[in-house]
Amino acid sequence: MKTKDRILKTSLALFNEEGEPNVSTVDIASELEMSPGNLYYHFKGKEPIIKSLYNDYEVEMLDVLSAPINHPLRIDDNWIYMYIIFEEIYDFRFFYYNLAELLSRYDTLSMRFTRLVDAKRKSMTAIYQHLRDQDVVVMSDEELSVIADRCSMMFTMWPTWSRLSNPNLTVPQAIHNGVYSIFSQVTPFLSAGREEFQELLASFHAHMMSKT
Amino acid sequence: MKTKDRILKTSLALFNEEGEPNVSTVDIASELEMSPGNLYYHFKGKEPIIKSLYNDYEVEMLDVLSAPINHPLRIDDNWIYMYIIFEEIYDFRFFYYNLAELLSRYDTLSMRFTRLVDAKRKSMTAIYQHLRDQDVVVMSDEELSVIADRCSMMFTMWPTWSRLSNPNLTVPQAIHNGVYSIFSQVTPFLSAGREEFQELLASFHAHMMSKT
DNA sequence: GTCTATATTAGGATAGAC
DNA sequence: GTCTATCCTAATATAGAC
Repeated sequence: MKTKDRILKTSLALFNEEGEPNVSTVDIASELEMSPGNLYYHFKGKEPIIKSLYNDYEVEMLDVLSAPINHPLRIDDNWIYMYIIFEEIYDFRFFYYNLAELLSRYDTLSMRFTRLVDAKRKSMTAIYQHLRDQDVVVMSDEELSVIADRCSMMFTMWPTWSRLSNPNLTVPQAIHNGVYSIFSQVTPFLSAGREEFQELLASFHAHMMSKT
Repeated sequence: MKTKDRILKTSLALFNEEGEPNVSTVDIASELEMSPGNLYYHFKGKEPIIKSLYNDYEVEMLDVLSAPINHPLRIDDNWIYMYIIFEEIYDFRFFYYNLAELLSRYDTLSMRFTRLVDAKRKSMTAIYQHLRDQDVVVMSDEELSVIADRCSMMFTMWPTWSRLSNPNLTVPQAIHNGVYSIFSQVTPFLSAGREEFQELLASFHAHMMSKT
């Protein structure tokens, strides 16, 4: 692996593990058993490293979100789809743990991040619209928009919230809880079988949790 | 006002305005037109200042939450109640903008903060239970618990989320949006008049927003 | 209580040899 | 590309005069 890539990889791991503010350029270099001078040869500091990591994140997330989906009605397909979105988020979770700080420090990222949040909202809107078209749920346009907003909030805030309220979960467990949280918003709008669906969802959730 | 209090007051204002990581002891001292040495006479650094501010927050929030409420069914009474909770949160919003960082840096605060989040969840549970007792809403225990969880998440994550998605709102506007967001979760569970309620809620929200 | 002056440290950053 | 050595700066912190 190229040195540049090794630096990015190690930085990401340290940021996720220790929190970005607690990791200095020296920490990164010494984790790689490399001199700080050498690190500075490849990146002029933390800023370009973080920006480069953000580029990776953006590319991968746009890729995930733009993947052609035929929005199935089956629980497990939708589950997987949201799981994958969260997985991408969790790969770069250091960013989410310090959102306000990082976005204000590197203000070009702010717009780009907002665009990604928006793309997630659109994706959720499409899923709910599909469910409505198939008469699986009954909801007004306003309700649908409120739900989609809440979904994008959950995607964005979940890592911080989850770590706060359940610090001991593994990453996959935290993600499954997030998916469940997002998914269970649909229950009250089901045209029929509300209780059965909720039970199905809960047991599916339990099943996924136990596997991780 | 005692110097100690002036320091606390100014620190809080600067933290909220600039973000805690961007404010140094020198910044605080110079804003107060006082020498850093003098500031250090009163507080040994940022850490005791932040802890002292947290004490204030905790006292006031417990006070708000333990106030005897008779959980009315009227929109405006519940609205005010949630508004007040948010107002307290917003008074110390610097804390919320950097939650993950601050709680890990001062780990004694972590437990205390969790306790407060818990108290908010309990308070929301009580409100929803009251609505259910009066047959205003129909929901299972599981649904009620999911909603209460979501409410406490919203209280906790709202400042960060709101600033991210709507950076130009005033604080009162951001709070009204938060209350609306929390409140509108009840709509799908209403036993009757779902549409009317949603409209009433929306117009009430619009009214409150316009006043600020 | 408040000041000035100064020490300490950590993190960010570069020059120059190899 | 990589190292060592060194510098700069901002932030924290303390000593001692007034």
